[in-house]
Amino acid sequence: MKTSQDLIARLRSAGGKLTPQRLFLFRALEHAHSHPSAEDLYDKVRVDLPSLSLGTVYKTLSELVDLGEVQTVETGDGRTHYDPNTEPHAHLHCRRCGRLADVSLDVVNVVAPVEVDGFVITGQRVVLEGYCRNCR
Amino acid sequence: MKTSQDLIARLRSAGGKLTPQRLFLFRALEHAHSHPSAEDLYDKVRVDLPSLSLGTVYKTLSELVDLGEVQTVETGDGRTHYDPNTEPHAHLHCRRCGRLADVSLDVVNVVAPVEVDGFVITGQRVVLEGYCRNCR
DNA sequence: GTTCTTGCAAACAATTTGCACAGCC
DNA sequence: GGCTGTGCAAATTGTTTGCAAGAAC
Repeated sequence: MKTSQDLIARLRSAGGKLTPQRLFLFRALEHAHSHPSAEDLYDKVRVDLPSLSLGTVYKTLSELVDLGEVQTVETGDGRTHYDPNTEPHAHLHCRRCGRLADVSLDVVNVVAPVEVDGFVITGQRVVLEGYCRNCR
Repeated sequence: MKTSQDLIARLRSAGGKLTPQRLFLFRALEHAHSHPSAEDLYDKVRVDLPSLSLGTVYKTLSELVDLGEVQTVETGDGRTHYDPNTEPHAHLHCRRCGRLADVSLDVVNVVAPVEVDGFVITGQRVVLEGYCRNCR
């Protein structure tokens, strides 16, 4: 899990400026155990920094993704969720309440349906990112 | 991989009607080795059935997903891709050209970066679908 | 004939973009 | 002071929805 200090260091090394908006966003991400959407973070930070705009949230998140400091998670609910945990891992996604939880990759190879810690797995959505033979 | 016959049978058993639009879409899906988006399928079928509307494509795909005959794949490119292969498996996604390919789940547990069949894996996006303790 | 499906167009929602102004370094 | 980042609002894009007309059974 990336700390806000990690994010600040990486931002600086990439030549970026540390603004209050970014600092608050980094802290919000650091303490996010759920996997917040852009709007979740916007709401969270606006409590302390009411002038924050949603556009800035999107721009900051997109930078962190480009820097490899944050991972995106798609659940099919129409919005993108952001995960400051960049270690290889999987996500449990509840089709009913939408909750997202981290889980070890070990779980992926078992044949569904199976139960993990009370969670009934009915399917998997796995995308390995990288570069194909022509593009690398 | 589901054949168009499978899809027709499933549609009937669910009380649906077999229209030309659906038949053409089923066939297009059956022969899709790539993982088409709604618009890809729309373009493909319109060659034979020019009156087809994009709304119908979305409605049909959404039904097939509900029936469990088709799986969705999110790549982060902003559109949803559809996969008639409902066996547990993973996808290789090229970050540069966007191409999607099926691959065995065995690959998931290896630690990135690793090379599979010429494809360099730099990260993974894994979501296990199901129901949490409270919702099942 | 009844019911489900289609096509069309408008509505929606998440995200992106352009630009003038503000604020970090 | 230069140059990047911010806020705002408009634009964009993929997808959904509502409804009258059409087709399957």
